[in-house]
Amino acid sequence: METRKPRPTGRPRGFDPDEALERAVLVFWEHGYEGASLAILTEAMGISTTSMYAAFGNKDELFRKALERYTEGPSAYLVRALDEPTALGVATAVLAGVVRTTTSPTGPNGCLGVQGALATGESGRGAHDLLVEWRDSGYSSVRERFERAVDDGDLPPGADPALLARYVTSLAYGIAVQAAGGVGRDELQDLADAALRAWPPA
Amino acid sequence: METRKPRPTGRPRGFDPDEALERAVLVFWEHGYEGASLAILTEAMGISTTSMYAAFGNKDELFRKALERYTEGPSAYLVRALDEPTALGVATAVLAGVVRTTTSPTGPNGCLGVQGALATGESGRGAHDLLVEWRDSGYSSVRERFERAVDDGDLPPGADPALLARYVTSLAYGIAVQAAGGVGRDELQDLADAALRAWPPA
DNA sequence: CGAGTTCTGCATCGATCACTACAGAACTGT
DNA sequence: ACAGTTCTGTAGTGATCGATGCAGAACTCG
Repeated sequence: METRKPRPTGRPRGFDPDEALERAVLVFWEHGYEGASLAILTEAMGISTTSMYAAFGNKDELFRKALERYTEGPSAYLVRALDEPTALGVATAVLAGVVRTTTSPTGPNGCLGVQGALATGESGRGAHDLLVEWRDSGYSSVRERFERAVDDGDLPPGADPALLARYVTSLAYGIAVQAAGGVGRDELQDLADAALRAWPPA
Repeated sequence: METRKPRPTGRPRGFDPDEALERAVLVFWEHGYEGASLAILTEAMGISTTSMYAAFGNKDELFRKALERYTEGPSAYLVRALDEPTALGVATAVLAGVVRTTTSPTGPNGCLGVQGALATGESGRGAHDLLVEWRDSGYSSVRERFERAVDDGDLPPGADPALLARYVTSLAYGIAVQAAGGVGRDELQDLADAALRAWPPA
């Protein structure tokens, strides 16, 4: 149970893998998988390519781990939003989280899960497919939450959870695209508010 | 006035620049600016790199011309939609056009203006900025159309044209992202229908 | 101390990147 | 036929891509 004494043999690491990974998240977030070269990645991480390969495997693995970190960090608003008591609360929290994260002054504009590898060449196919799964996972969790809302009577019996989830995720990804283009936070939040003023939309 | 007799001196071109450009559109559309290498571009265009540079300048210029062609071709639904008599008609036509184009069986999934260069490295900055302008131009034309709709009394006096345009474009870009991930045409069209069932949303 | 293990820095790998120099082919007008 | 012009194919350019080999540094254990 004593996690404070790993005591590994051999030369200890000269850097903090967690911090290096967070730097990598920012680079992938800003430049995308293909646009983030090993040179700028390792420079931002403060380590050599040798250390990066030893610690993370390769560029694909680094991206995969960066996406996990992104999901637990900047994108953690999603799982928190699912705990909202009502479907409208979930939708509101999701969109508010997207707006806040994609327009944060302390991070890159946009969403890593959208702009990280939306269209790529052959070398980026792994990252592309990974992000397709990531977005589909986000959609599915919202849809399942809305299914529960129908069961709970929170949403009317005729409501279509899949359609509603598609509505919320479409707005979310649309907001992310516009944020990537420099559209401001207030304007996007106004949009999110207006889009949910009539709920549910079907 | 006789445009049929250009009669240029020197060796004539061995390819059709229009057709080559359309092939380039498809490659940029599918792989994005950075993911579309000169090798696969010229292979798809059926010409050598020398001919490409002689005819189009460089990769940036080729992308710029490909985007123009895309705007006049697959994305021409936008300008047509602006001619619809009502704001709701405009919004409906825009979203229907996006759904159709981004899920066409005969072309790549998604939208070139979104996935062509959403996040790039240094070399893709030109393409990135160009697409930001392109999307902003699309937003602006919709907003101006909605301003006219307010003046015409088609939209209520209290309606916010900028907000409504942001709503439509966000849905459009969100649809494009989902289409890029393989979401089907029918599902996205259902979403578009539902999103416009309560109009205007504010 | 020395053996064993792991990490780091340097140099570099072949492949691919966007791009071009050059020579000859294919056309024009005279 | 000949000069002038333009396009095409070959064969590259230096730079950068992701990824490694290797020697030595830095640690633990005996």
